[in-house]
Amino acid sequence: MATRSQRADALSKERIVEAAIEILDTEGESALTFRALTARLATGSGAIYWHVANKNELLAATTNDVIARVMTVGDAEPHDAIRAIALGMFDAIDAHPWVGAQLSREPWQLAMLRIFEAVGGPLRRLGVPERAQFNCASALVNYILGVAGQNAANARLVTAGTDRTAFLGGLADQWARLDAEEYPFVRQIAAGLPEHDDREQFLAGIDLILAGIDALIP
Amino acid sequence: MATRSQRADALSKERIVEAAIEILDTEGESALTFRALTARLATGSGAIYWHVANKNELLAATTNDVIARVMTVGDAEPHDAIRAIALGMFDAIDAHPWVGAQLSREPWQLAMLRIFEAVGGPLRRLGVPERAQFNCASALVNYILGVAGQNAANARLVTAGTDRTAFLGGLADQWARLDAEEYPFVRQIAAGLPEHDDREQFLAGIDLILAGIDALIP
DNA sequence: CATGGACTGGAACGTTGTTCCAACATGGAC
DNA sequence: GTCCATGTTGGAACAACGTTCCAGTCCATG
Repeated sequence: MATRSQRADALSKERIVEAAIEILDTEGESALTFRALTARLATGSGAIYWHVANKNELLAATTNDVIARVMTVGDAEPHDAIRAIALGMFDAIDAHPWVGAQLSREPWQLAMLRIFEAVGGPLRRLGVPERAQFNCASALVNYILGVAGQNAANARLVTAGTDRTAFLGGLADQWARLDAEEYPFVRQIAAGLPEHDDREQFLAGIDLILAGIDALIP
Repeated sequence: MATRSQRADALSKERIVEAAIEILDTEGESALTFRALTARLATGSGAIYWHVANKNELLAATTNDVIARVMTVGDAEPHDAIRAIALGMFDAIDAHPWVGAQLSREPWQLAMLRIFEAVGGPLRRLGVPERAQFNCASALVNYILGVAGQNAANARLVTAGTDRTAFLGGLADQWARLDAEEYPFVRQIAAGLPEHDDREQFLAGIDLILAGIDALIP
């Protein structure tokens, strides 16, 4: 009943996904084309399409691959467990910015369910009422995905231009020159932009939501 | 010194943006091509490129146009003001799902600054310490953008397939069939999926963050 | 050794964003 | 009234992309 053994040098979905991740990581989202893949794998597009339905499926597979490596649920105290998951996601997306873009493109894939599941356990252990668990998990996941998307977009802009601090400095200048009547808040924020830490700010948001969740516990 | 008067029938960036929004709303993101635009405006691509640098700028302009219409800051009580802004964003993205996708693609455009500004005012009035204002605004904006992105992606899936309830029902079935050991939380959630209200859940998330923010106020 | 299904490589197709340019319109200078 | 410089237009052309198609190659099995 087992499939007959394959060729020794056979291409496989795993090898294709692996090559795709390498291209995405080293050259960015726009560099992942079937032509680049055929070149790297020294094959033709037909061979790739034999293992993978289309580019969407390929991207979903790469995303799932990266997320699965990160989503390990520990048995830490619930708050810390959620922080660990969130930071794991943040770091994964920091290392592979294209994941952020992909997660907001095709939802309800395995990758997103993994995140939901990882967050759901600690929420239960925290004593959140069952009716509210879906809302709380959804808030956390949507916040994480929002940051993920922004980070992905930022990475696109920064690699395209110069280095990060110069980029932030330019942005701050630009904000500071906005109309004082119309954008007072943005101008105030601009001052602190260059030395602001994305990761720290991300965690502050998680803690904000966690504080809100705590208020729900009877 | 003023530019000499233009032709009476002149194309303009406004007319192009308007036509683009019409195409996006009625036929979806994938239908917005320069060829579709030239057909609708009865012109050539060169004429469009005279007014618009490229497709990215066109999309940024359409997004800014839609957001600007929504971002009116009232003088309501701060919590309600933030809820109003958030719901305005939600409804705008519900009506124009492509906006959600665009916001997570090209950040730091005018559209995002408008949202930051709209949220910043109420945060100040709420008495949030200045050091924490950036973090709070960022949490709210990122959450909103996360939901926006997911809604955009969902809209893509639902219009492609059947109606919404059937889609959610199918999704719930799929979730309920997941491995019981690996996905207990997702399976539990699946039961409530068909009758769940996106808008209500979105607002619940906003309230969660607002509750967390309240805890910061001295 | 022959067979047939698993698998491969590459040519080809249709569509996209973008560029380029010859032509047209218009209002001020003469 | 004529003419020209500038602003604007329409469409042909290009390169790159995702995808399809198919003739051919490989190899466990009969």
